[in-house]
Amino acid sequence: MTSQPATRERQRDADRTRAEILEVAQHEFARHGYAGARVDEIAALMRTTKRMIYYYFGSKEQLYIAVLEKAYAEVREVERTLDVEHLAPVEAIRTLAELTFDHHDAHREFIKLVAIENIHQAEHIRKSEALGNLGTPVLDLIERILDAGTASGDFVTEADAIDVHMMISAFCFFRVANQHTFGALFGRDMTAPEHRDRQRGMVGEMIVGYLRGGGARS
Amino acid sequence: MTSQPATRERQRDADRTRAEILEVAQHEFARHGYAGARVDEIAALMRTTKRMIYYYFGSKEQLYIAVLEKAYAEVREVERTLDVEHLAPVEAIRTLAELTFDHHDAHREFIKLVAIENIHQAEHIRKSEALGNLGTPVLDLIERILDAGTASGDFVTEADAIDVHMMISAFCFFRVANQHTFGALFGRDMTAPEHRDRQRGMVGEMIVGYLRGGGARS
DNA sequence: TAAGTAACGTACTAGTCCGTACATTAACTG
DNA sequence: CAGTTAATGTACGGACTAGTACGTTACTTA
Repeated sequence: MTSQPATRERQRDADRTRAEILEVAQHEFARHGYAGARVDEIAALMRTTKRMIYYYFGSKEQLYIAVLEKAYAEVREVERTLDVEHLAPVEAIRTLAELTFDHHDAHREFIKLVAIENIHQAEHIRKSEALGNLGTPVLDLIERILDAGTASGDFVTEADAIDVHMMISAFCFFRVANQHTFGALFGRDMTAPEHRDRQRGMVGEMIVGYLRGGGARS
Repeated sequence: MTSQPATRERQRDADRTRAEILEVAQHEFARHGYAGARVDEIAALMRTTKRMIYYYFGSKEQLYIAVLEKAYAEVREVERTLDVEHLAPVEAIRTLAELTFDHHDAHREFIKLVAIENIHQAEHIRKSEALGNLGTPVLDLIERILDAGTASGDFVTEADAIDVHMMISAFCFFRVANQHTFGALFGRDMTAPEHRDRQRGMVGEMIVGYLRGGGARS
């Protein structure tokens, strides 16, 4: 009943408002897709109004792009802090795979946003100046691990860094992104701890098995 | 300018109309997602009217479910005709992986529908009587191949059929489903023939390398 | 061939949703 | 402290969109 101290009543804070809009918008877009997301619903879930969305972001589409940019920026930040190069090549790539697994497991909304963006043929990413053709730090890291592994003789398969990145990402992405159809069809909840732990081991074994050449023909 | 023979002018054909609606609807849903798809647009792309969509399917949602059911039915039909059990276990699983690859490569719209359905937490699949908890024929096939491989000593890794299915599907699904964001970020068109052919080989080597135990720790 | 029904077309409605015009208030600045 | 600007709130409009009421035409069958 008693009101807050006068200074905290309806205090103005552009950064905070902007940040809150982005956060709520990320939830809404991830939950309902771009077309399914409702600007009014985003507004309703905030302590401010729809007017502010347009004040700070201009349109639903620009808000969505801003959400994408923020989400990708966070991922890049994580990738930049990866530190596996002190390990031997085999352990390095296995650890990278497992950390990628953990990261995907922990960032479901980012994965949904990427899936949504792909449904729209990445048209919004292409519209974003911040996101176009930027690549990602892991690629260099993978490149170096592959070189080291080839030099040491641990890796037999000649592999391309982008391919390896895709192989790891595919596994980690799929089990989160497709958990619902998979669950509905096979009755297995892939997010359950026992499956998660086993699958975490699988990524590593898969990628190392591939690079060691265990699957080579004849 | 001259009109068709009288018998062909505005002939009635319930099956044909129904089928055409489903086909056009699949395009529209795959292209724009569930919420983004427009019933009016589907109608505009047909030689009949919106009224027919409601006449045959009742609602946008039921139409979408019907599209899903048809798409899944086609996939099951392909899976049912798979014939790799005359091969030795290693070649059998490799061939299965490569055929899965080809199938995903050839059925982009199905993949998009699955991605869309996952964004909506598979709520429509769960509503469908035809799709709930049906599993899929490949699982039994994989099961038998794994058993044969373990018995023959070709496979060392103890693997679960669903996990193996996921590993293969993840790779095949991802490179199609995420081609747009991947392309935008890395500037690589994964659907280009040279990449496709190399990646087709990768699935096989990956899965065989994993099952042979080439990635086992220490 | 007459009657009945399945298939199809037109025109409209009720509601939703993005975006904005206009008013207001808090904070800063000289 | 007066003036200015940045930040916020309210109320509304115009376009779009799923769904329907109502009417019509082709085909079947007795």
